[in-house]
Amino acid sequence: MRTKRPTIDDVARVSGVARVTVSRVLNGAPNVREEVRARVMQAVEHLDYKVNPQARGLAGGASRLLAFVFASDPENDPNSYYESALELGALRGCLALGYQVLIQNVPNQTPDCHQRVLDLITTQRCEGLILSPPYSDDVALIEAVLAQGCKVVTVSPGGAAKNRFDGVGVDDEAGGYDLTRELLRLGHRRFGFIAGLEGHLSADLRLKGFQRALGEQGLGEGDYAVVRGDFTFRSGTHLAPKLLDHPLAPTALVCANDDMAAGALSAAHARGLTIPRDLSITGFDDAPVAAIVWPPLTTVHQPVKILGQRAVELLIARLTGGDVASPPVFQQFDHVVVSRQTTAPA
Amino acid sequence: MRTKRPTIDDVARVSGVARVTVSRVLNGAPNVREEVRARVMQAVEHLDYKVNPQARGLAGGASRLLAFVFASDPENDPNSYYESALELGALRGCLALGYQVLIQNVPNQTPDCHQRVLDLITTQRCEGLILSPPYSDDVALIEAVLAQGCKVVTVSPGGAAKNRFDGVGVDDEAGGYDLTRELLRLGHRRFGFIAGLEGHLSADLRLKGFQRALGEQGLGEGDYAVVRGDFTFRSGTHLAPKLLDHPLAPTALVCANDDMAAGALSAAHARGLTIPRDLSITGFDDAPVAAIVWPPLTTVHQPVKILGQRAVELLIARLTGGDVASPPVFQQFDHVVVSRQTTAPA
DNA sequence: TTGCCAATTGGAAGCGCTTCCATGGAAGCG
DNA sequence: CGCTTCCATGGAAGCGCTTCCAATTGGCAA
Repeated sequence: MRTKRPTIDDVARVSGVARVTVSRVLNGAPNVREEVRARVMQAVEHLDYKVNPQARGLAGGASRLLAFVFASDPENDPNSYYESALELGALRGCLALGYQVLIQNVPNQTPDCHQRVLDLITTQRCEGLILSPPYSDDVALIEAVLAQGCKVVTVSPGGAAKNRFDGVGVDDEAGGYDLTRELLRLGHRRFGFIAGLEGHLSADLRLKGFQRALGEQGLGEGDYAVVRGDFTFRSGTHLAPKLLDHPLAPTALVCANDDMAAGALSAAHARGLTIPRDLSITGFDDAPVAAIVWPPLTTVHQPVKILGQRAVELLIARLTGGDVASPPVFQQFDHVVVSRQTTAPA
Repeated sequence: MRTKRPTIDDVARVSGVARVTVSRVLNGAPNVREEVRARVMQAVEHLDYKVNPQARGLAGGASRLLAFVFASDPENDPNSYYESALELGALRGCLALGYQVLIQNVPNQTPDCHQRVLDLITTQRCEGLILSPPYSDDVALIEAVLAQGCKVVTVSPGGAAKNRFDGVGVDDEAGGYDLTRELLRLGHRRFGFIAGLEGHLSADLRLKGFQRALGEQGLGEGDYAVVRGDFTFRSGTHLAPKLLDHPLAPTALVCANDDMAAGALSAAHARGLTIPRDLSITGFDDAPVAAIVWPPLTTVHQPVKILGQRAVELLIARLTGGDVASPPVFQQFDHVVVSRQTTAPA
């Protein structure tokens, strides 16, 4: 059975100091003699003492608990690379810093989703939230969270939130632009675009970048068709045919993420098209699936795992640093266009 | 800023009862008049009171915290469907039951991995652990955890652990058997088998089932070749050529999971083979990738998300139920052979 | 020497909850 | 009617920690 764990008082007794002093040592507080500090640490070692996070949280109000909030529908989407990778990064970021992160799946579009996020603060006593799209663009939600005294870092915000709150991400607009330039260079002039879900503003920036690149070549509304998917493989398979049947007869399909591009690829296969000879297809994210499909997908790489890790680090810095009111920081990472084998001259 | 949350004493004052009575109501204890219970609940509602889990944990020793332990190397494997799906199921299972689950990535093969798992109990005060392979087969670890008074549910144990501890999973041996029967029915007589990592006993059971099916047809050691991968797409791409170059010249490649099968498929494409005309390939798990690759993969479906959810439910039942010493339960779910388009007559 | 300040340490209070034990009243029984 | 038993409730203690404030020391300027 569980034997009783040593407490801070045991450590105090063994090392011959007061409980407060042990607490100071444990929390790295100043004004403790080096000799005493060493003695306490030795006792900690010897007793295999671990602080009780519950007690610490109760006394100090610091739960050292973060939450990573993502929106996938738990029924349909058991494996979005984007969220898994963010999560893994966040987990890794926490490891070294003594924080824990609660993974929270809060389906979007439900009337109580704001409340469920806010409940994380009151119910679980989370001190900081990492919000992935589309929550990272939900200014009202973010302000409500901040009003509770809980810190926030957004991942891939696309709209107003990008300038107003701490965040991490890549330049999605530039990513879309760079990728499209490549397609234009290959001679494509008629495009289909499979956009992402409404409200995912960073994904819409990819479309914006696409449009800017076209505009520079004198192409406009009449030269491309847009449909909206939900980031899943399935939606790619459904939507690609619509684009291919469009009177425009696009020679390239640009997709807001890799899963939909993989779906489009599959739909193209099913029609007997040879990729990239008959049609170019591009994705975004550089998820594992991009390398798995045949032929491997041309896409835009973004360092998703790093994003998750950096988000945690930023959050903890806000929590522990004294700079409570310093201006928000959006940390931007580089993207890279990865040309694989789904793109060829028109 | 964060306004002070109401405490149990506030609720007690508003509802005109003692603090203990509120505690009883909150915990569903017996011996409270219905009228009083209603009055307390009304005060809770009115004040928007939420129990402070830190305080509850400190006082009662119940953290209501579980941990889901998985082994992937965080550097290489950002997106194993199997673990993501288990996790999602576990998250969902917790939602309704008022528990929280900490996701813990503990790389296997490191000397301190046992200690890191045990630290979850002492450091985080987890009351129960969900162990996925290969930890679910690590009898020494499981016994050490149980010795600390922490409950365990294993996911897909394959060896001795299956009979000795609570667990969930499918009959992997039968899955391998059923799938192989199908291949034999199609006339295949020479096989390559891409097995999983050492120590993942449930994956080895798939090989056992494969061997049993062969044995029934009078086939044996001379009729198949086995290589070991690490469950990744990449390992499938590396290992498939070895099997294809084997003097046996197998007509079917059986893989211990879908990712490796997808890798094998990709390697086969790269050789110019037409699947399934020139070679049959099968996977296991029915991960999304099985439907994404071209042609879609014949595989064995197992309800991974349900496994995760059920694991949590079993764990919480152990934790809250009085049947502390009742015999271990292995809950087995049905598998289904899903015949898609990577299998054809030899 | 005296006074003052910084550095170091400890005592005490209390975070918000549960558990143990005591209390008073209603109900059951011979 | 006096006894035990059960139910409903409350008082008090205390879980293990941090924070506030007081006490003690030594160093250094006046």
